[in-house]
Amino acid sequence: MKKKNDTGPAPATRAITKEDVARAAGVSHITVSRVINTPDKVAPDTRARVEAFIASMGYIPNMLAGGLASRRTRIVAAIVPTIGHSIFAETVRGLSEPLSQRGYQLLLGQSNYDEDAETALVEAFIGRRVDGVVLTGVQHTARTRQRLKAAGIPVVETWDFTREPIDMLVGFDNHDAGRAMGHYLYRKGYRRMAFVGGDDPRGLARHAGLRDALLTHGAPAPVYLRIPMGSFLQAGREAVALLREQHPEVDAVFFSNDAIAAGAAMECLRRGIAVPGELALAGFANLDIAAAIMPALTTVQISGHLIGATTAQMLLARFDGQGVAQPVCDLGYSIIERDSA
Amino acid sequence: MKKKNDTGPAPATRAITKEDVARAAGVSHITVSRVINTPDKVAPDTRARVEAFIASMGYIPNMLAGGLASRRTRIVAAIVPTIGHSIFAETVRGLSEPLSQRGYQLLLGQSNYDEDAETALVEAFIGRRVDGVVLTGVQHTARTRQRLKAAGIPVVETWDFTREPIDMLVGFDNHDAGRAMGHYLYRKGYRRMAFVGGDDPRGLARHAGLRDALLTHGAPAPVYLRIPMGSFLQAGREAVALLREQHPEVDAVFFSNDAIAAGAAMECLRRGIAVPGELALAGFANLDIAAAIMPALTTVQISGHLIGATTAQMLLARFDGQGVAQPVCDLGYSIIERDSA
DNA sequence: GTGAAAGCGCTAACAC
DNA sequence: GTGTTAGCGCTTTCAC
Repeated sequence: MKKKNDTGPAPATRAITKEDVARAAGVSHITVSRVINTPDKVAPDTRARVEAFIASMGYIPNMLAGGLASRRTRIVAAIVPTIGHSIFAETVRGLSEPLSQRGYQLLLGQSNYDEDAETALVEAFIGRRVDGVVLTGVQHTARTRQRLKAAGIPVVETWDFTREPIDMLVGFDNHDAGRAMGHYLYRKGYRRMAFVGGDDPRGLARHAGLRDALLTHGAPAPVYLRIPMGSFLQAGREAVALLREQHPEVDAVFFSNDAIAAGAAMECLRRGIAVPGELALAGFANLDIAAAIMPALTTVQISGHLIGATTAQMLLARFDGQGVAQPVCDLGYSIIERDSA
Repeated sequence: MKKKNDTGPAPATRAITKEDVARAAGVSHITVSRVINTPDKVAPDTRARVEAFIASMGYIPNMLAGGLASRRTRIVAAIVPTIGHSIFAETVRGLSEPLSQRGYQLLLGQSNYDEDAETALVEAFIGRRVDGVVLTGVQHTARTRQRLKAAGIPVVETWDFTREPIDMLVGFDNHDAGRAMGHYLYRKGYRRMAFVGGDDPRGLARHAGLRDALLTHGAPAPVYLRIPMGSFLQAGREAVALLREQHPEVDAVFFSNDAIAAGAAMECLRRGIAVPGELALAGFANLDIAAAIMPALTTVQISGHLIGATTAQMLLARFDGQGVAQPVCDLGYSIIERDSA
């Protein structure tokens, strides 16, 4: 059955329009439009008849034309540093569900932790006249901010905190969270710490927070081990190797996320390094793996899913023309103590 | 700085149009259009002048209007069972990158393993006149197939195999892959096997393949343990508990994916169950965690990323009006032998 | 409750 | 190389 040199499905005969349905039902196209958009403004019997034709003719309204005329596309665009991370995936899910339930679709973009790539995506999305834009983080190019403001689209920044968002914000303070973990580890008796993470703004903030906490206590600043933003598990394993070799004095490590920490835990197991006895491990985000792995990971709890869900609610409220009481929503964080530190 | 009862950014003064730019540059709007779409058909100096105005005025073309007129939206829609799984996330990434490089954007939908939800998404996407649709799996409602065919849009089914795709296909045979693992485990000496997975069509096919292989050898059919499609790690841990209790005779388990298998491996470690000595574990998909965990997981290698990338290439070829030589692409699979089975 | 007219901002086809 | 004309399919506003 394999077709050779296929050129595609039959070139669809012109798609059915409101006009076609209207003609068949003996009404004007505007009535068809009303049946779809404001059914209660149409007489029950006309409505039933039109609906029957819509179904039987398989009519699907052209939202492109609708969007052009109404200036509302019912599309929300989201930009994440990378698809394919449990971390942001949960946020995307939390965003997608309430949105799709209300007839909105999600246009997804990936910035690869690159601000210029983000700007390009923002421009593309504005060109598509999306109804709202969701950004990861609070650090963006001047051009991104300016384009977004000029477009006048609702914007939600996520996963971080600032007092001066572009528009709305749903997140938590990464610096504070890092500091809290620093205090926790210090209280637990650890003195020579390391931080392992990428150099994205939020990871950097967590590191700075940890450092602040340690300096407050008069402890030495943490060793900073920068890893590439790729395979986190692998990076965690390599981090342990490197740390043992170059910084054997380190007694506790704070990882920028649980995936890296989990990789490290696996490597410790492999090498017979006692956790937390010889080396304490702390993660971030409270991903599934943090609780499942052995030893269970002490980590910073935040809710990626809730960030997405809250963002969706704010956006939806805006779309409905309601004011958003709290345009800046700090979801906070908390430390979950488990076995690894 | 927190604003109370915010009603949003300033209502943008009417967006700039091609007409505005054209007036400023002293040309007609069609010339502006050419500068953007077919720059080489415009005289170098007019072009430079127009480009300068585009930049200085911050003009962003309205792709909604463009799409309506040209009947090409440069949007590809993809439906995955769930966002937030390393498994499909890689496919989405593989899809997104080449597409976005060519100016296409990705509209993402989540079916939650529900065929009717998939149909609803397909209809919404057709309404948005997307240029292409990517589906997960080959099992769809009659209505999905019919809508898609009527729309005449390029469609790619993924992650499974059939000789009669809706249009194009990029995947592998789940049944064959399951059978291959069955033969492998049998050769390794295991006789009382179990399969742990959800009841999605692809998982079911892997199970059926395993079963076929075992029956061929005259071995007993595998115990089938159905788990919910949620937290895979957790499900894997529970599966081990349940298996030890209710099916202590089982000596090898084939999991529908590596995340479940990894959860099981963690639980074995916790309980002191020797892997593979007491219980052998085999996964599916060769996710990062399969190689990182201890013991390293024997698994079936397939490439989620390649599925996405290949799909993008096929779609792009179609968009360019080229025929696709091989509308059905079987990417195959292979067994990776590691330590767990 | 229903319809007619006017556009939304752009591209395709054809002129010059 | 550049401009003109005619839609793309829908919603909005205003009549009836």
